[in-house]
Amino acid sequence: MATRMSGRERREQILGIAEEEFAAAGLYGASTETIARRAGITQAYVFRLFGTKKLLFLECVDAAFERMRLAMVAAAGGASGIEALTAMGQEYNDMLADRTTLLLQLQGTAAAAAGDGEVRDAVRASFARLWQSVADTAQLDPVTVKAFLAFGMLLNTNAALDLPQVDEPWSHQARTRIKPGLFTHITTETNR
Amino acid sequence: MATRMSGRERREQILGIAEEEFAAAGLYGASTETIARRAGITQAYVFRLFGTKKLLFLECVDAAFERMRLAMVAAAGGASGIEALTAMGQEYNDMLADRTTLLLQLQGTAAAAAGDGEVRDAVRASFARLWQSVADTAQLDPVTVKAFLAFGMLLNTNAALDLPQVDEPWSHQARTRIKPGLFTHITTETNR
DNA sequence: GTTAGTAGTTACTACCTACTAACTTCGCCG
DNA sequence: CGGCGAAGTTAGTAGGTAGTAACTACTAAC
Repeated sequence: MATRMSGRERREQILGIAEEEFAAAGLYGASTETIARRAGITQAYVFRLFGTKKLLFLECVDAAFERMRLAMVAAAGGASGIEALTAMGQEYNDMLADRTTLLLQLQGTAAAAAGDGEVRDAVRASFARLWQSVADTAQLDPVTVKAFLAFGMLLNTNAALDLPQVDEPWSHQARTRIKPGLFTHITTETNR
Repeated sequence: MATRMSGRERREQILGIAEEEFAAAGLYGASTETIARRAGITQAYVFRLFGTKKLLFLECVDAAFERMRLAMVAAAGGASGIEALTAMGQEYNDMLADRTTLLLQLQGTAAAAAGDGEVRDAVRASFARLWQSVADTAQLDPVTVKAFLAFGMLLNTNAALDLPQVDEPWSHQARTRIKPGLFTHITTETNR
């Protein structure tokens, strides 16, 4: 018989499992039944705690974006400019190991397209926060920030396709890190 | 009473509708019933023509990637180097109007994560073809190609979030075109 | 030891899902 | 006209879905 948990513990446990499920299968692909079974509880109780599948999903996606955002800010550690961007790039690369976080961002974005508005607004807001934080931290021009985030989106794609498992020339190219200093050139060029 | 179509006509009609549905809702979010009803036929006939929902989906995704790939190659029009990349960038931008194509790429990628292998392999292959074509056409170094495609992924995200409808500073930044020449700097820097 | 609140379940509804097999109707060709 | 192949339907199966309401069991406080 399963031991009882406090409400907060249970919530966090379910969130962890739900993140994995949603990351792997998306909003519609994942099932609350599976999440509940993995947590060792009844599906009905999941609804009691989170109200709706969509709300649970949004909470997971939001957490993923927030995790990423905080990791970026923390990596910069008070620095700004190209130095901050370099540190954030390094951090993003380290997060490749955490496929769940990357995939959740992708699944959230994909679900936003299906969007009943509620989902789209929530994901937009999460994305906006991430964008703002990177911009505020780096304090570089918009185009540089855009370039940085564009590479991030490519890494999300890599995670989805599980490119590290593919041993072909193009996949290696997709995975090579670019030198941190490269962003600077875009910056200087655009600012004049 | 609905007019009869030739097999090929019907196939193409269904593919067109299915692309819209899958682009909007993804592999699991879209329903064959809806697709069939929109085409004015029975759902059973969809299965007769395409065998399985997954196969229909993959055919749509593949078509989207292929459309993009051919558009890139055509835009370059025999040119190579930074000139080709500029033309392709222009073309990619023009394709922003075609949300269906962009979203299908995203939905394909998201579905690949759920991947029963079959989906993942197919999407990987489509992505590889696109990557190869851009690389072969531009004939520039890998990092430049990577940068180009990274911006493409960001545009897919923009499409999903429908950023053109958002009137905020960050969303405008996300949508500003970068000057075509900027990629060159990345190139020269990396090649030495 | 009773009460109160919270963790959790049972049992269910109403519906949608992909997918199948067997049947029907149309339109063209000899 | 007759027939034949292709276009399309009817009617179903088997199973999964999110979501709900009403109940139970545990635990901590008084």
